[in-house]
Amino acid sequence: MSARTLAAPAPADTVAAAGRPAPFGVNAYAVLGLLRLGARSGYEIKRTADASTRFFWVLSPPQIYTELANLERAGLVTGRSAPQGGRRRRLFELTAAGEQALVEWLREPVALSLEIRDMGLLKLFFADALERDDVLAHVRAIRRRSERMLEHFEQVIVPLASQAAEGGTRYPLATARFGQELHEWLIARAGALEQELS
Amino acid sequence: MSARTLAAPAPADTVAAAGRPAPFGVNAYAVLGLLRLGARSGYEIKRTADASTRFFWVLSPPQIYTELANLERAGLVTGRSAPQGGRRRRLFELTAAGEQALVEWLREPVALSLEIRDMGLLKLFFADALERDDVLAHVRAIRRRSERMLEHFEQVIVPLASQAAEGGTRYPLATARFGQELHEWLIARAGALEQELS
DNA sequence: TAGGACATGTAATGCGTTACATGATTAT
DNA sequence: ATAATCATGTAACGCATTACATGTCCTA
Repeated sequence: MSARTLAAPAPADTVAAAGRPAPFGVNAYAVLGLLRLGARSGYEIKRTADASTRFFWVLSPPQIYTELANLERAGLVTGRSAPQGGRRRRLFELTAAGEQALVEWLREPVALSLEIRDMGLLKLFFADALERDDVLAHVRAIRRRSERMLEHFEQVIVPLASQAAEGGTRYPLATARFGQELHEWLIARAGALEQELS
Repeated sequence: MSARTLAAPAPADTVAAAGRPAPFGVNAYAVLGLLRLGARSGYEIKRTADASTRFFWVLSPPQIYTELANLERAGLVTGRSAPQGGRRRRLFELTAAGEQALVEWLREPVALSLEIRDMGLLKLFFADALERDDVLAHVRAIRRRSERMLEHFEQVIVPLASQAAEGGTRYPLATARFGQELHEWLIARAGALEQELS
């Protein structure tokens, strides 16, 4: 197969911004949103994100603290010092402007970026360099990966989101179910591929 | 809802490396694999990637050229100058060591990373801050995004991969079908969510 | 009473993207 | 003959991750 065999005539653009150039990146709004759901310190934001948004939007601590600083400078959040014992700590909350900025961003009908980085599919793509048995083992690994994820969704993510739903915050649960079912689908799809290969 | 409501007791690790520390990142192997499939210059690698791997593994030009330089220094590829007119150009091919490194990496049973960055699900997660109609509009936008992607898969990606399959390179097609059906599932799932909300 | 896990945050580094540059080819 | 697009590549910048630092609480 030559490179041209796989080369597209006109590569399509998946993502394009619209409207005025957003002053903040998506991470800033993720932080705003998590604050709105009740997280107060950078660490609480990290904990909350790890148990929810992390599976479709990664936020690492340095990003969180960077965004908090930016947002504070811009007046979208206010922070106050609230040390515990000798350990410094800062608690933040949304300002009215912050709440408004979040809602505006949520409603903004901008193209929704979707990026997937999947080592499983990448290796599958190159699997012509392998023996059939190695390919099978690999597809099984893809399936097991989603099986582990599904377990985590069922035992941790969905229960926590259910609790939130009882308090009236419903969409974390809708999102968690979406993720859960996605992995159910991935398991089934990988299983089908295993069948084909057998 | 407090932050604790959503916070997990013990955040699970999705990705862990095993075995010796890999001397190259995944991008390097992606470049090796694309060279093996027939791409010769950095630009051809870019073209091929844009029409295939890009939907589950993004590779931008600077990454490609960086990796080519690394791989050449390590002896996994060899490059020769092949200018066209006054325009410089370098053509690369795998060395035996490069072919071997690629196959070893493909067989290596290391944890398969999977990262998703989905603005659609992120906004859905925060949708409690919105009116029902705005949420509906947003879910529709998620569905339409996958509808556009599906169209691209059907009209471009799958046909190109089919051509490659006729030449005996089968797994790009398996991968493309996987991606295609993923978007079919996403369309259905988003549609179901729209129903729920109506 | 010391070792580990929790809580909170930052510095340094490196990976990736945006924007640019330059020559060739095609269209009008 | 000029603009647009294709082809090829690089420099500069910024975002993100890895690794670290520091204090506190629990527990054996």
